[in-house]
Formats: sequence, structure tokens, C-alpha cells
Amino acid sequence: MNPDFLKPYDHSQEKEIYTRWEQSGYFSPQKSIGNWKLGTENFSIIMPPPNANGSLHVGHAVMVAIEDVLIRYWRMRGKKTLWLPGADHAGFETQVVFEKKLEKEGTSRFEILQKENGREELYKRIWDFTQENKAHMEHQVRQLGASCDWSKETFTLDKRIIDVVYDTFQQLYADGLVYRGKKAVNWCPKHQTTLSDLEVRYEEREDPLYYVKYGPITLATVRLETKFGDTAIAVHPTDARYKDVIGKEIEVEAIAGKTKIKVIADEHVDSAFGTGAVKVTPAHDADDFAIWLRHKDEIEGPKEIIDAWGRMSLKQYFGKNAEVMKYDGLKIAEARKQIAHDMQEKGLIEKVDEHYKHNVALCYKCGSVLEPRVLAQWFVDLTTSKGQEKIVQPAIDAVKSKQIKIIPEFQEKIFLHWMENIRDWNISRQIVWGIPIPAWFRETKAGAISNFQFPISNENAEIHIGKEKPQGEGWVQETDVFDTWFSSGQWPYATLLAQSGISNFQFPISNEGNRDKNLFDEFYPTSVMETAYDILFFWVARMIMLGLYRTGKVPFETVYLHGLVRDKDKQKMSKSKGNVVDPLGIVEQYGADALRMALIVGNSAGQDVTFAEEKIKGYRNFSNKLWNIARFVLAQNSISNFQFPISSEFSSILSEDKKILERAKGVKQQVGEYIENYRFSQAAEIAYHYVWHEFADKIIEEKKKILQDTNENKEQKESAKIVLYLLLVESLKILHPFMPFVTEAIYQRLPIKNKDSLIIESWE
RNA sequence: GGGCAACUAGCUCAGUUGGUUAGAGCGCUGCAUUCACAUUGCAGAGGUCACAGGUUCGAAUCCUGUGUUGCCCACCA
Repeated sequence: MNPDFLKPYDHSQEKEIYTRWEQSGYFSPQKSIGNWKLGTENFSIIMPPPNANGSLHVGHAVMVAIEDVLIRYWRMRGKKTLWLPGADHAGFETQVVFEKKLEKEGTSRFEILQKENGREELYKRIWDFTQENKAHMEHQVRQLGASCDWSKETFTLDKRIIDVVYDTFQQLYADGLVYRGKKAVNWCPKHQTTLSDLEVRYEEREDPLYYVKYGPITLATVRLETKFGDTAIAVHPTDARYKDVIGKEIEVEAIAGKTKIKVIADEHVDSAFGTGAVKVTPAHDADDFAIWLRHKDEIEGPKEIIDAWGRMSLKQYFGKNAEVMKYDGLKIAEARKQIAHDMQEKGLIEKVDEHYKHNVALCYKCGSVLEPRVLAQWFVDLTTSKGQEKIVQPAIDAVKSKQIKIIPEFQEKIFLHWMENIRDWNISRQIVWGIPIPAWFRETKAGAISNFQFPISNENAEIHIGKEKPQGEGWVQETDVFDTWFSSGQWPYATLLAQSGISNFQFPISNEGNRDKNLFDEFYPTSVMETAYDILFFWVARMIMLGLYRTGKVPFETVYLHGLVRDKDKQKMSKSKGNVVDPLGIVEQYGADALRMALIVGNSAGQDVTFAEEKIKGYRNFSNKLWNIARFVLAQNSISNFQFPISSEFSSILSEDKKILERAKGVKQQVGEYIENYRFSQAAEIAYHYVWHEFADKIIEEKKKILQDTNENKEQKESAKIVLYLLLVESLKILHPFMPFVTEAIYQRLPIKNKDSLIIESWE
């Protein structure tokens, strides 16, 4: 027997085992090696690319654990498996992380941008930052035992990926499904960029609600400071209180002196709220912007009186009015306070409801109050009949028809509800870190852009889509970059195309050329998309929409959504709370096998899982248990000359032992069925239970008696030795998808002459 | 305002076509150490499966309602 077995299982050998696996080439579906023949059926997973802006957390470990179970299982079942790893540049998220770093250094992105070539410098620095993180992350994924094909690792900023993304953008533009439009969008005054609707976090706040006198009308508002941007007062068309003033201009006594303002009727005004009258500030409120769009002919458009930094900017409209100009440059909150005070003194405020509760829109990253602004941005059309027909509906149909199966099923309802109420998707970001939007602008109205600033509205410029500067004079390049989800939303087909080396592709992708290298043709649609449920809309929905739009096929057949990992107090793990667990520390202490088991047992689809160190300890003990089972079984002499493959048709096995063997096969089949049905927790649990409490506690104990009893007959002893050995091999197979290291470590010490590696052993 | 999920042993959670004594990890109690393993073994305590109705021969599981918690979505100023 191998002398290693005399000591407890030492998980520090995981690293060497991984290196051997990686070097063996078995992670790749590219070619058969030795006795190992690639299967004909495919099984593929595109790994959700972790953000290259920090370390992996235990959530990633859940992802790796589950996906590796699937991949290892199907590989042992003889399928040709592709698990493609990647890393995400994670645009805005990464820039936010990097800006925090800059803050610590006492500088900021804006300071760097002011320098000559500042943009390039900043980009370069973030690039280096992500490359460092990426390398660390890859190391972590390896430590967790992921049997993914590193030769096909893809970064979201790889040139070929960008090509695919550009091609899609061009296609969308050509189809009229992407447009540049001036709309009320979410603006983060700290980060100086717009955000999509999904990146807005709402929080209930208590603020004063001011009842303000606008001449004969009193109306309620929280945002007193926006009054300088008012262009109308709106009431419900059937509101009897205001029927005489609808359509008229009323005279208003205000801080600015006497002014006139128009009263309009709009169905969206709720007569029951406040006084039933609402001020209309198109530049600083999304609803008001919508009202203006409906009344364009009657009232003035957006009057921007708050700047990008969230300060009052009144010069343009009130430059000569000292009463008003004293607020100029104040932050919103301060301005509101002063204006309230001044108006109260002048008797312009009827009353104040000090404890009015309402939802405030915040930046999901920094918590700054988002300022609605009217800006020209790039949008994917998801609301017109064209956008609905070409992008939205196919995605809905694919899920409804079960062409894409979502696990757990209840997430389907959530998905469909979101899809059915989807809004246009703002894909422009005013940041440096990301894929530049390939567009050029040129002013069409002479002198319209004397004070040239992005963004430019459609009316003032013509647009050219493409990487290269078009012919002619006056073209200026777009500076916005894509929302990171616009590129990751294309991940399944983009990675497969990029790794296939297909350039100038056209959909549908042809089978021409080297079919072996055409991963797209081979593996698209992929089998499973496994990710956390919190990015169902951000990512999964976008992949389904863009995948169907671009390729005409679903990007994956099954979506498996795992829950979030919470700490033992059920708190969501986050850096700011300081409760983040580094998987590396756990792996070093207890081994990757133990961590993986702990994250899989008790983890059902879509349900959050709590992280408890005791649990990991328990499975570390199990690793050792298995090790000792092997130690005992291999210590029985005469087990030294098995040939591969191992057959159970030994004539010397007694019928009672054949039954035991059948039972093990039954467990194995059950484990397989559970895996195939995405019930990993049960699969792992019955495997665990069988090995420890049946094989070790019962069978070994019984056979031990037989083997140690000098009176028992020889056939019974021989049979016992063989069956114990076969059960050990079965146990290794059953557990391998869950605990790849310890099972491989034992397998490598089995007395099989022509053995290779457990990862390519046949499951059967 | 709408929706989703959860409520099972002291704690954290499994339990998917309704079917015999409801499971796991940790914790707890007692016993065992020249025995493959103390990172162990054996034995055990501990559950009216949130509550109330209903369907059924039979319900943790299906239906209706209630309560509690968490989450998601939503242009009430």
C-alpha cells in the first residue's frame, strides 16, 4: 500500500493534481488523447466571466462548484464537454472600484482626464489594474478545481469580441433598432455618467412636501429648487377645480418677480394627490419630460437649471435677476433649504408636510441621489412595434415555449413580467473604461456647435456608425462607451465566434472551413447558463434577446439560477460590510473539495445559501473519511493486480456481494439522475450518505468481521476483498464531480496498471 | 401599488409527479481508544413540518385564506 495512506488526507496536494489535469489536455474538447475518445454528443457551458476588478468571493465558488459538477459528470458520461472560462472588464463597476483607489491616492479620474492624453492614461491604468486582477482570479478558479478549457479563455475586451460587439451594433443600427435620442435619463452626479433603469436603486426617504402658491393654484412638491425650470402646471382634464384655468396662462408671484405660466391638462395627473395640480419641469423629472412630449406644441421644453454636478445653474435663464442668482452654484439640498426659507418669508408657501415619505432614486454603486437629466444617449429600441417584434417577443416566446428552460421555474414568471414591461435600454455611458461606441458625429447646422460638447442631439448632427473616421471634414468621434452588459449580453455567441477565429462572419454562420475549429457551429446553442438570480435581467434576459436577434437561435437551452451566499447572520456579503469570505483562505484551510461540498449540499435552485464554516469542516472530515476508506480497502492484500476496465463479473464474487454491488450502481444512477435534473444538493447528499453511512459504517464493518475471522471460509474472504475494492472505485466515481481532488488523489494510488485519470474514467 | 419566495430538529437548511418510523451538517447527551479513520465509532435526545379551513383512503407536499420575514418590479408630484 502507498505509504501516503498512513497519514490523514492532506489537501495541499490539490495544486499538483490540478496542474496534472490541466496539462493532460482533458479539459479541452478539441482532440482525443490516448485511450480517451471524445464523445459525439456535446455539453457546453460558457462560464459567467467574473469581474476583473477584485478577487473572487464565495458566490463565484458556488458557480464553479455547480458548473464543474455538470461538466465533470457529463465528461465521465462520455460527452464532448466545453467549459469556456472568461473575464469581464465590467465597465462602470470597474471604473468605480478604480476611482476609489484614485481617491485614496488623493486624486480623481477628473484630474487625470484634464491632463494631455489623460483619457489614454486612465484607460491604460485601468487596463493594467484589470490584468492583475484577472491573473489572480484565474488562479482562484484553478484552486477551486474548475475543469474548464483555459486555452479558450476570453476577455470581454479581446479584439475579436469587440469586433462581434461592433458588428451587432451596426446591425442593430441598420435595422433601426438602436437610436440616439434625447430623453430624460438617470444621471449620477458623482460618477458623471448616465445609468440604465436597472442600475437605479430606490430608497424610501422622508422629506418635506411643500405646498406652493402658484397664483390661484396651490401645488405640492418636494423638489422646490426645480421651480426655476418649470414650464407649465398640469392638472387632470376632468378636475372641476381647475376647469376654468386649463389652457390659460396664469400670473404667478414668485421669487423671480411676477411671471406667467401655462396650465395644461394631462391624463397622468392624479387629482387625488396633494391639490391635484403638478408643476412641470421637463429638464429635471422623467414624468414631466413625458408630459412635455405630449404637449410639445403648448409649452416650453426643458429648461436646464441644475448642472451635471448637481449644482444650481441659473445664469442662462436668470442671469439678470439678483433675487434668483443668489442660489446659483448651490448644491441642490442647500438651494432647496434657502428657497424654502425665502419663499416662506414671502408667504408663497401655504403649508409644509414635514414627514412626507417617498421613493428616491439612487445610484446603485455610490448611493448618490440620481438627477434626471435630458441628454442624448444611445438606446436599444425595445418598445416600438419593431423592437418588440424583433427583439423582445422572440425572447418571450423562447421561454414560454420552453425552448429555454429556467430553473427554478418560478423565475420564469419574474422574467416574463420584466420582459413584458421592458423599456428602451440606455447603452451609453460617459466613462472611459469600456468598449467605445463606434460612432462619429458631424454638425449639420452651421454654428450650432460652436461651443462643442457631447452629447450632441440628433437634430444638430449627422451620425456615422463605424470604427473608422468617415470621409469628409468635421467628423468628431463619439466618446461614450457601451454599457458593459451590451457586450456581455452577447457573450455566448461572441466567445464561440472569437475562439473559432471566424472573422467577417455572417449569420447564419456557415459550416465552411475547419469544422473542428468552428466552436460556434459545434457548441451553439450552449447547454446550460448557470449564474446567480440577481443578474436575471441585467444579463440573462439580454443574452436571450441579443442571442436570438443575432443568431436566430437561443443562446442556451437551460438557465440554472443559484442563490446568493449570505453570511451566518443571513446578511448579503459585501466589501463595505466586511463580511466577505475569501474562497482562497477556505481552500487552504479545508481544501477545495470541502468548500465545494459545503456550497452544494443544502443549496437548491434560486434559494439563498448561508455560509457556515462548521459545515465546511464537516466535509473536510468527509474527505478524510474517504481517504481512510481507501486506506482500509487497499490494505487488504491480494488487491494489487486489477486490470482496467474493472469488471464486476468476477466469478469469485458471491451473490450476496453482487447485491451490494448492485446497490452501489443504483446509488450511482440515482446521483446521475439528480445531477441531470439539476438537483445537485440531493445528488451530493445521497452520495455522501451512501459512502459514509452505508459503505463505511455498514459494509466495511461487516466485511471486516469476515476478513478478520480465521474461521470464515476463503471464498467469502476473497469475495469481500473484491467487492470492497469495487465499491471504493464506485465511490470515487460517484463523488468525483463534487470532490474532484480527493477522489483523484485516491484513484492515482489504486493498484490499476493502465490507469490514467479519474476525470476521464467512464461513469458506468 | 403589483409580484415572487421563505416559514420543517437548538442553529443553518434539504425534502418536484401526495404514500410506510420527515432527513443532512453543526450543536447537545451517554458510552467506546492498541480495531482504516478522534478530521473516529456506537447509542440517543430533539420536530402538532407558521396558522386556519378544504380536497383525499392518505397532505410538509395539492387548493383557499391569514400571519410573519426577505426580495423584486412600479413615472404618484
